[in-house]
Amino acid sequence: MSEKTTREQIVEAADRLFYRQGYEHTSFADIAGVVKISRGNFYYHFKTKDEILDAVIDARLAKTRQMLERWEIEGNSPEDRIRSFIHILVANRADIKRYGCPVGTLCAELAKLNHSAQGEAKALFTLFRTWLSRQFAALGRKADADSLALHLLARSQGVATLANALHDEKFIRQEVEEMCDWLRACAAEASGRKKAAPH
Amino acid sequence: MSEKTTREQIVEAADRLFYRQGYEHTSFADIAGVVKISRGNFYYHFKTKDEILDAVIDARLAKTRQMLERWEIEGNSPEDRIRSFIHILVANRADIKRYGCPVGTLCAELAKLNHSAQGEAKALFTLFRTWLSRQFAALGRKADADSLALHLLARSQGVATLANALHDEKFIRQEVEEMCDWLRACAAEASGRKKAAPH
DNA sequence: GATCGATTTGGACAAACGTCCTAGAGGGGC
DNA sequence: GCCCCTCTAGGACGTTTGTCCAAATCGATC
Repeated sequence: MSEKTTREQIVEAADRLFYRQGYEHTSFADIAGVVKISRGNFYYHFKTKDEILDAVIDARLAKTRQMLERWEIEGNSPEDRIRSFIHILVANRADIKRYGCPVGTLCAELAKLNHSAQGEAKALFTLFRTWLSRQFAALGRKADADSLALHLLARSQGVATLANALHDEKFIRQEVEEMCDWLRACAAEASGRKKAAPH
Repeated sequence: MSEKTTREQIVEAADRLFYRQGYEHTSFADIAGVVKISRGNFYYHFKTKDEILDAVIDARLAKTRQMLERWEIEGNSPEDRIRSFIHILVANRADIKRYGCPVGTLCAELAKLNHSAQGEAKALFTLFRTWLSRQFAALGRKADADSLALHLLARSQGVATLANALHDEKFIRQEVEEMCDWLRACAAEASGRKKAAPH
């Protein structure tokens, strides 16, 4: 245990706390309490709270990139890969019910704070967007790939927001099923087009 | 001008500020600055900040009820009424782009704060949910009316969250169009069922 | 064991926060 | 003129916040 550097521990604890309590509502004291260091020690590793936020977002970006690469390798077809994305809603349903989507709620909070890190947070969405877009293109929907990606992203966000607000896990399953149906229809339509208009 | 009571002015200013800056990030001083009263005067009208939040949510509930009643009267068909709901996304697109959905972002923030007013905020969603559910039932989709209502709510939330995060208004129009298509298909399916299995 | 850089500590600091109290202004009824 | 009630002003309070600093500790190197 605790082979990690103090800096890594701080970022890790901040990541979790920012997700559960929000960025503004999390204080240095909160993080220090988890990592078990003195409050003054922060200044050595991070000059400001914003720097911690930057580090947290960077960590999330890296983690997300890893996850997308894994899906890229593990998925046998574009449809399978997109399904991997849809299913994180189910896999994380307990957390989503309690704290919402980590990406969506962070972006929403930073927008209200008019925070300078909005752009970096937005990049988290962009990561998913371009990845999904590529998958839809590979699925045979090159023309509207980006629209489909955004559509799926929006639906996921909606499901997370509502599951969180209504404290309802069952709703997630229900909507995920519908999204999978929609994905199948997407793929079917694509292969249909290919038959109708080859070359 | 300024025929409103101080209390009403406070609630009104707080409502706007909570929406734009978030609840926690809005201070008594902020509200006092807008209403132009002394900070100490708050204590006469509201004992705590939570009381202001309650008043703001109550005001939003009343306003929402009014709006739903208006739609009920103005809309000629259930489909028209549901379309009214979908179109608030377009009507408020500028605010949504900057601050997100007033209901969704409030619920998300209160969830992170683990605030006691989560239930009241959730009631805002429930208002829309039951109203939409009733409309879908009137449309001939009695069996899955609540599911359809939740689905539409979720999609609206997703559109708002993404439009806010990506600072993209055009995306709203695009998704609204798709939602209207979906609504038409819903209505068509309902009338189709009626034909196929009357009585 | 002395030296030096890296790391950690505990506390100082001003500012901002929500809360609370006292004094008094304003206006209608006696 | 006086009283009473509603409303407001201004500031005190204790806490918490992010930031910052000086001193102490640790560990490797010579």
